[in-house]
Amino acid sequence: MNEPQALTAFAALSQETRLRIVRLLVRAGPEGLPAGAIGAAMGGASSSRTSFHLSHLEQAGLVCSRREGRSIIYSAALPTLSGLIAFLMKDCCNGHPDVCAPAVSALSCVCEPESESSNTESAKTEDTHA
Amino acid sequence: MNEPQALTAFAALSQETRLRIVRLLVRAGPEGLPAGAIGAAMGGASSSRTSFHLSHLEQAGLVCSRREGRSIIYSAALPTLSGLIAFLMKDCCNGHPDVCAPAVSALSCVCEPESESSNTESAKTEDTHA
DNA sequence: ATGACATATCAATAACTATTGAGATATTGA
DNA sequence: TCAATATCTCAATAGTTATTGATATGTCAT
Repeated sequence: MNEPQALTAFAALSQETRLRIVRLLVRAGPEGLPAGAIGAAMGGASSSRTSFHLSHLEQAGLVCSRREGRSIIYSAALPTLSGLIAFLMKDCCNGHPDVCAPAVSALSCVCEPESESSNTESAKTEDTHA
Repeated sequence: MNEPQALTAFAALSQETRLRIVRLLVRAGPEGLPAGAIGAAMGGASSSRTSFHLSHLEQAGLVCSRREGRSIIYSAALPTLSGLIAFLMKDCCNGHPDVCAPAVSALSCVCEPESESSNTESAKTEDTHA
């Protein structure tokens, strides 16, 4: 992730419909959703509007698309999202981990909706997907 | 963090000068930097331009300011940054941690430029700063 | 109080972005 | 091939945002 990529990504996320689409796809998981379903979830947005925002998100590298029959399926690009975050927070303490550790540890909640054991080692660190 | 706050924050981060300011302040740590130094670091931006972007960032909750003599010192608001990230990535797996664990674990690098022990428990979880 | 310094505010202009509606492209089944 | 479905592209318009230069506010030392 470099600066122009990050700027494009943040611009993409700064629009209500697009932010909702990304969050919808993050929750939808790797299987993704067809464009039509996404537009329907956005309060029945027109096809041109949905397409405009989806292609904006794809150009920003925040979502991936694949054709499946007559539908085009979109899914969240998690590596871009984590790359974006890393770009923003890199060197947040510059040698003083105690300064930003609380901020960083607050992020571990994103993958555990309602867990009780706060063990961050709950998964093997294998890159099993894109 | 709610949706309007996130939209404002992402909009703030989608502008080159503002993104650079935030990253500069993230690296500068809690002590922060005076507005003049920030403008100078932005290639000698005019005071009105620097002020415009700084107040934009402050309204978005991404930076904090305090007066110190005749200078106004700005610093990064780490809790807002982590809140923003959590908002974006919340429920990224929706019950399947193995899906997003690689993405989440990629974020632990932000606080450890070149450490060898990957122990995330290296600090007491006390909120000792803003 | 005065002059110097640091930063914020204001008004005008220029540049960018989202929405709409019409039409084009691609896929499937009869 | 034809009709139906799903999505994309295009052009025009309206709304938003950044920059500039001038001016105002607040702070400090003399």
